[in-house]
Amino acid sequence: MSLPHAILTALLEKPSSGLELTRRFDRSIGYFWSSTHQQIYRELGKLEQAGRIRALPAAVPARGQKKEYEVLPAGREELAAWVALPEDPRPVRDPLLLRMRAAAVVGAEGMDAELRRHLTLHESQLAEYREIEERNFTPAPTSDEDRLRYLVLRGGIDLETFWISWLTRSIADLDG
Amino acid sequence: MSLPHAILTALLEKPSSGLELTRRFDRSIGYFWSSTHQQIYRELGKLEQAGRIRALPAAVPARGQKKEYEVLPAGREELAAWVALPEDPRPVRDPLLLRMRAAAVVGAEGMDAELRRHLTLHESQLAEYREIEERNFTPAPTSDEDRLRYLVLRGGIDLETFWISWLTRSIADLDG
DNA sequence: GTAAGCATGTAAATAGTTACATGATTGG
DNA sequence: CCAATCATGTAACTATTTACATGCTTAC
Repeated sequence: MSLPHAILTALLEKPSSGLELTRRFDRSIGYFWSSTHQQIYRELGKLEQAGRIRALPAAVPARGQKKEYEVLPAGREELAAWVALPEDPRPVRDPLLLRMRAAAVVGAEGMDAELRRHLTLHESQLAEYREIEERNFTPAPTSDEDRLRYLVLRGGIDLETFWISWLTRSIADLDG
Repeated sequence: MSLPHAILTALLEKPSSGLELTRRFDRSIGYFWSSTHQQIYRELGKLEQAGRIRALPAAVPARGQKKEYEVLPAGREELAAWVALPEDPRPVRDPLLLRMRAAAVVGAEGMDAELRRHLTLHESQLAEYREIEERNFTPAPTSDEDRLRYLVLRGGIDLETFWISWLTRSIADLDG
């Protein structure tokens, strides 16, 4: 049940319309909790009905018309409660690792090219994170808020670094 | 659409009943594609109906009776085709990183304890992987199949190592 | 006035989770 | 016989994805 909380977080950072949220999910928040516009619109509807957010008065409630939302106190409380809740790490579900394991049984035809392809994808994702780091967290942040945000970004950087080094090792290993 | 392929892989490694598969998903295959027995039974039914697997003749088709499955040629072909197919990495969806980002907005109450809790979880998962490494891949494997399986396990080891180092850094950073 | 793109949505299908139901086997 | 455990399954719900529908705004 993380999507509503991802949306609340994004809206607290800045009130937005559905499409703006979708854009931001493609960039920042979505790096750690991805979503599509369909899911977002549906969830916005539910959150509004539950009294956690509301449409800004200016907005005309018509189709095709932009509609901006802001978080209500109940929404902020809900989010704070969720943050304090313990939650175990999700079990891993990774198609590439699974395919490699399947390849051990039916043959690794094409694996090498696929690993190289993933390598470039992860390299470009890492470059994107590095740019954000340069732009927003250099020099190192001092406020508590920004230190937390920087740690999240470090998570992304370290995760991509893990993939790059694992892929590099695997490619070398299969070549040899 | 990875679950059926995870099941085909597991059944090729060793024909099994639904419950045996469930057990194996709790240990080996499930480290990279987790699942529950409900999903597994449902998927076994579909795979059987699609002619990719079949129940071993010995099995009585009654409730409460053990029913073993083996993979048919069509199932092996299906799996080989899937392995050769390109598939992009999944977008990340991690509740802990998301909660940390939310904490930047509503306050990091309780974050420290939660990070420490995750640290011990990841440490124990790493220890489990290390045991498997010791047991099955020491000395280093020489066959192609086992080299692939070892790379998959290395993926798990490196992933846990990433989490441990990120969590350790984050805990230190929030303390300071 | 019409095409391109902005903006919000609906519908249907698939995937995954949670809770419960039912029968078989074995040890006391 | 009764409890525990093995074993298979159903039902209902929630989450996610994919495909499509509709109205508005702006630039030509």
